[in-house]
Amino acid sequence: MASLAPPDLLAVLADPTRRRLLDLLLDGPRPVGELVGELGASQPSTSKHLRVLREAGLVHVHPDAQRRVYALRPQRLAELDAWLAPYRRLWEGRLDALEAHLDAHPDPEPRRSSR
Amino acid sequence: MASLAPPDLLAVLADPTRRRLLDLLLDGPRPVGELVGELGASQPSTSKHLRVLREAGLVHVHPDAQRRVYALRPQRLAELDAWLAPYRRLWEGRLDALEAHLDAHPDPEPRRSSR
DNA sequence: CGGGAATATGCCCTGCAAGGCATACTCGGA
DNA sequence: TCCGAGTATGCCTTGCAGGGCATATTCCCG
Repeated sequence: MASLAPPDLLAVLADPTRRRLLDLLLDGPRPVGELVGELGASQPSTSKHLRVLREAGLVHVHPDAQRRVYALRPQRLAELDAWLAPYRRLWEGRLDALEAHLDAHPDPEPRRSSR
Repeated sequence: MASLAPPDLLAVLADPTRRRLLDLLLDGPRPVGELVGELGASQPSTSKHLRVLREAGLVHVHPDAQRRVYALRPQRLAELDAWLAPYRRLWEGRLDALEAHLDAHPDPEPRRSSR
C-alpha cells in the first residue's frame, strides 16, 4: 500500500524555504505580503513556493480582495506520518539496542562469503 | 564528515530511489548486491545513493568480507517525526472545524473567472 | 474610469543532483 | 601470489529546480 501517494510530498518538503513557509503558517493564516516580509525572499519567489505548496495540498488559499490569505492544511502531512509508521516502530522499540550494538562494532565477526 | 549536522534530511528523502532503499531495508540488513537486484538500478548508482543515506545517518554499513551489509538506522527519522509534531496536533485535533470550512471552498482552481 | 496595491506568471540563467560508464580498491580463496 | 567477486569513486553529461526580473492580472478606491 503506497501510503505515500505522491512521492511529491517529500520532494516538496525538501526545500527549506517551503518548510519555513509552513512554519510561519503554523501561527495562523497570512497574506502573501507578510510571508514575503518574514521570509526575506522576493515576492515572486515566495509566490512560486506557495504555489508548489498549494498544488501539493499543503496550504490553502483564501482570497480577500487583492490579497491571498494562505493557511496551513495539515492533512497531507498525515500521509507523511503514515509513511513514517513502519520506521517508527523500529526507533521506538528495543531494536535501538541492536542498533547501538552495531554502531559500536564497525567490524564484528566476518562472515563467510556464502550466498 | 559531519554525523551530527546531516544534510537536509528531507532533501535526502526526497529521492524516490532512496526511499525505496529504505523500504527494502525494512526487511532487514542486506548487502549491496541484493539491493541492486531488487532496485533495478545500476550498481554505481545504488552505491551512491547508499552513500547519501549513510551520510545522512539513515543507514549503517557493516563490512563482511568484500561485501557491505547495509542496515536501517531509524533514529534519524525520529527527527522527522519531531518536526512533524506541531503539525500533527493540527490534523489530529480541533482544527477539524476549520478544515470543514476549507473543504467547502474548492480552491485549487488556478483559473477562475466566474466572479 | 484611472491609479495603484497585491499577487501571480513567464522567461532566462545558473547550480546542482542523478545517471552512465569506466576504473580503482579490497578482500578471500585457490 | 594471483584472480575474481563485490563495491566504491571519479568524470562527464543532462534535466530540472530555484532565483531574479519584468510584466500581466485582479481588485479596491477615489
